[in-house]
Amino acid sequence: MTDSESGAKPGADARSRRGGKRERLVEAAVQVFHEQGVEKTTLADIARAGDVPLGNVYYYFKTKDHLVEAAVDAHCDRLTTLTARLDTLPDPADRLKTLIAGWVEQRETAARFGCPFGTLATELDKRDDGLDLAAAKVMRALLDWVERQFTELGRPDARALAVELVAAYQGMSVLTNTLRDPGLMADQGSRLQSWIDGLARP
Amino acid sequence: MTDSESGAKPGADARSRRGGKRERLVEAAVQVFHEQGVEKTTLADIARAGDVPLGNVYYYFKTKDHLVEAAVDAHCDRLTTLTARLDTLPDPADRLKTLIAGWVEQRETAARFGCPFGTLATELDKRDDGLDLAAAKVMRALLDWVERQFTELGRPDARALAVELVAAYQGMSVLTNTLRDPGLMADQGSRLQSWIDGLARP
Amino acid sequence: MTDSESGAKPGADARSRRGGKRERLVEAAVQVFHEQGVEKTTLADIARAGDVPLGNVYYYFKTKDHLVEAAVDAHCDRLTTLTARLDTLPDPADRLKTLIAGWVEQRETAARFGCPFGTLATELDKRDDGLDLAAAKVMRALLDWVERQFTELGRPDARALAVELVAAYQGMSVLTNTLRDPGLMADQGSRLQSWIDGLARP
Amino acid sequence: MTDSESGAKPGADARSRRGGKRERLVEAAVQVFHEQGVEKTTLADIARAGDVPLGNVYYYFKTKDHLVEAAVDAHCDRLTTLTARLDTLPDPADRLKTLIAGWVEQRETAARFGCPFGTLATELDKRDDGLDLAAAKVMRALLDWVERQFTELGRPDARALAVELVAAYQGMSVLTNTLRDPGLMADQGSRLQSWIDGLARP
DNA sequence: CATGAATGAGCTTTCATTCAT
DNA sequence: GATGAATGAAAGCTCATTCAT
Repeated sequence: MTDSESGAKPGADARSRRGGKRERLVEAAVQVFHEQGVEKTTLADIARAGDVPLGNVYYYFKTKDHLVEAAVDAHCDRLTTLTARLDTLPDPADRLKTLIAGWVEQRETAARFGCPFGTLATELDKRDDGLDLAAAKVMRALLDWVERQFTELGRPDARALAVELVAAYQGMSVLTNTLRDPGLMADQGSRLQSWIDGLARP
Repeated sequence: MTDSESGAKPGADARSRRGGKRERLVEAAVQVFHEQGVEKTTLADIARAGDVPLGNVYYYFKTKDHLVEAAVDAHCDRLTTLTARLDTLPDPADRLKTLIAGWVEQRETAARFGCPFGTLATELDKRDDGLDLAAAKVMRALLDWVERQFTELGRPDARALAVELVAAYQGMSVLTNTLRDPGLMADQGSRLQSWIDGLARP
Repeated sequence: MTDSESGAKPGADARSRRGGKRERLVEAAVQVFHEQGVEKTTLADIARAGDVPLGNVYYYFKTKDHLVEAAVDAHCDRLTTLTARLDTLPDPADRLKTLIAGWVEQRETAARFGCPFGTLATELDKRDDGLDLAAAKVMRALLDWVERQFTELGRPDARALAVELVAAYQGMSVLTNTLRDPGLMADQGSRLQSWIDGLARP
Repeated sequence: MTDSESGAKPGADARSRRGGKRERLVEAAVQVFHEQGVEKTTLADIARAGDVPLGNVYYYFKTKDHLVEAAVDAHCDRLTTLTARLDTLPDPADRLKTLIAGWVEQRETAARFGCPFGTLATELDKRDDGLDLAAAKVMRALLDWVERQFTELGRPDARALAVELVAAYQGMSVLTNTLRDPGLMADQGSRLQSWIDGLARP
């Protein structure tokens, strides 16, 4: 749904060429990687989830790692789409609180599988082959955007606050996931929103 | 360092009976799992790291999962040892700050491989076979101990504070790891210690 | 010989598509299981006998047990083919005597490896996993067909006679095999044929 | 129970030296081989069943095959004991009918695991290493004894009748086992006893 | 472009057998 | 003699990747 808006824009046919198999594969990869982890996921799993014949996968992705890379890129795109939408809000504090609200909304999924991107990054960080850097890029993009909001709020310690917020989210995702308790994420989400309020109107 | 003290105590030979192969295997498993992740690690990797012939591993652990379980138990033991040592400090606030100091000390390792237990838990959480529950038990043990410290500090919201602290640690571990930046953990560690101070002497 | 007739019919290419590897594997499995027993037979043995790369076996059969099942099914098919051919004979007594003649013909093989199906069933019967039931199905199919012949001969005790005949065959197969004496099967075959004659024209 | 009588005889201590571990192992082997088959049975299985430490097995049996041989010998001893007891009966026909009665008595076991010796022989017959010959020896001993009874009954075709009887038993064991139907063995047992009667008093 | 089939390297696991004490 | 531990060869199975059509 998030990506369906692009249907109106020019260039969409380039993205959907070949029946959108590539897109289906990437979407499938993102989801299956989230649910099973990269290592436990076979290309056959992804092919099945994307309803693409196994042999055909290699037409779009030369290796499994290329699919992983594409999944990371997809997370990057999702983030870009999300922040673009948040940027339409006039108040930086509102943007941040809406960001948090989105996290809380997905607490059930987080309780079962963790943060879609955080767990992927954690898995890729064991590596040393460039895929870890790709993950870093996305994480930095998120930090940068959050930092910008704090800057707009007039905070000189914007970067530190950004780190604090994103770390809090990643951390509560880990706890929510490990304890299988979505309520934990709701509680911490509320706390973070109050914290934003406190920072915005001192 | 942690284990080397036992060399002076009697009873160490019980731990090292028959060359302590079991212990060596568990230690090796903990380390290699941390560095490579569970899925990417082969039993041959662990056997090599523990200097035990591959075929012999199965004398001690019937399956790979049993080794994973043993690794989780080892994390549990480490935690118990750590909190026992911290409990010798008179002031709960000092205990918590020393706990944080320990985390910060390991920031180089965290930058490269993440939190030894957090990344393991994150990987096991993709499962649904009991190993995820074992991880939860350890995480809860940490939360319980931290909660107790806040309770001793007279905080009625001790549980929420415990969750906040542990989540902050897990989150900053993820960021430190993904960004490969140990400084991040040092900064956040200082922040958390000040935060403890603020809570202890209001 | 049995299958070579299909060469003349259309539709044979469906059976032999892609070199008929699956068929070759099943045939190989039936034979090697007969000669070595299921447990002593490795998948590599079957792959070699069927001239199929070991790794490729798993494209056709997910586990060794699936191959065993396919072998049992093949025995079922063989039985169906055999009885269909016998059914073209007008006299039930002739059908039974021809059946027996077929057994006697294979006495050399029986002396070396026992009854191809009986020894398989005996091995599977140690199990409790459904493969034993598959064997029972085939045995019952044979009993049913024999019973039908006795019924056509007007015998009210057709089932008991069927059991007697099939048991006699299985038993003489065991003795022939254990004593490595094909003559034993020839003698008992003659006896059974006379016995049929005595039942048919009293 | 069958073997316990030997306790009164001299020479029993030779048999029970070393705490009877050897005997326990052989007994265990006979039973476990019967229930699981030779190939599926590990030495650890037998050691456990005989309550003997695994490492100790090799003091009594140099290889697994030696244990198999001992199991075959045990079957031979059982047969000798059994026929000796039957020989105390005055009438050869009674001896044979009592033999059959014994088979029928064990029909529940036969339904689950087949004839204890027949299934063992069938498995060993796939081999070509001397163990198959050992099995043949036992089978021949049974045939010889049965033949002697028919000879005593004045039958000139005693050998053929012996083969017929033993084959009938082996065959009905296979069917009883495969169909998991003990009733089948009871029925066929009755038939054989009537058959004996018919042969004895013509 | 598409795809079922093929391939081989590598992994987990089992087990008969041996060894040190 | 007795025994827990050790060992290595081999088995079953998985899967990323390639190929022929």
